[in-house]
Amino acid sequence: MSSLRKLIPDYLWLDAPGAARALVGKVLVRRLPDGTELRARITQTEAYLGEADTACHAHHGRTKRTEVLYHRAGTLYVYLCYGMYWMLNIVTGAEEDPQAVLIRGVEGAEGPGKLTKALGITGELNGTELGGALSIEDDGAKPEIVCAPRVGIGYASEDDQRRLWRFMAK
DNA sequence: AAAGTGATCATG
DNA sequence: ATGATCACTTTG
Repeated sequence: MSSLRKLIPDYLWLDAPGAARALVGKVLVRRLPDGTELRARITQTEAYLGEADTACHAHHGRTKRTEVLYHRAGTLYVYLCYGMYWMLNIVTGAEEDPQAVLIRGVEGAEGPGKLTKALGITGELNGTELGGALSIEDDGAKPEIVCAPRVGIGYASEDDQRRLWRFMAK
């Protein structure tokens, strides 16, 4: 068992909806440059499933921005939205298949822009992998999960807008 | 309801 | 080079 396996949980190789469901209830561990650790349990996630998903940034193919989505599961995809808010995603699924899970909320910071601010996550982490500045811990919590449509994807096809790919702790 | 904010990508 | 478009949040 390589050390990589400890850092990158098996469920991240699932397709994004399965990985997104598994990530709810896990604990995000942020190690700051000065060594301090911040912890927060994930409460809400969303799945973005490859080039066929019109809501996924990789829908228009590989570009400089979407490049990291094609990398290995466990890679971080962090980008700036609306000029102000960093969005944290974790790449999932098979390598070369551009899928990711958006972390939409953690306990104490509900909202994708708020949690990155609370945990000090910026574009510097884009393209890095779990196990460094950011890790995932499983403390055994098994929250009850509810599904809902994804948020903020009015540009996607109606079919894709309807998919229940948002997962949250009840 | 609408502003605030800047990278990114498709145009030309 | 310019312009549209944002996986949002806060304020009124």
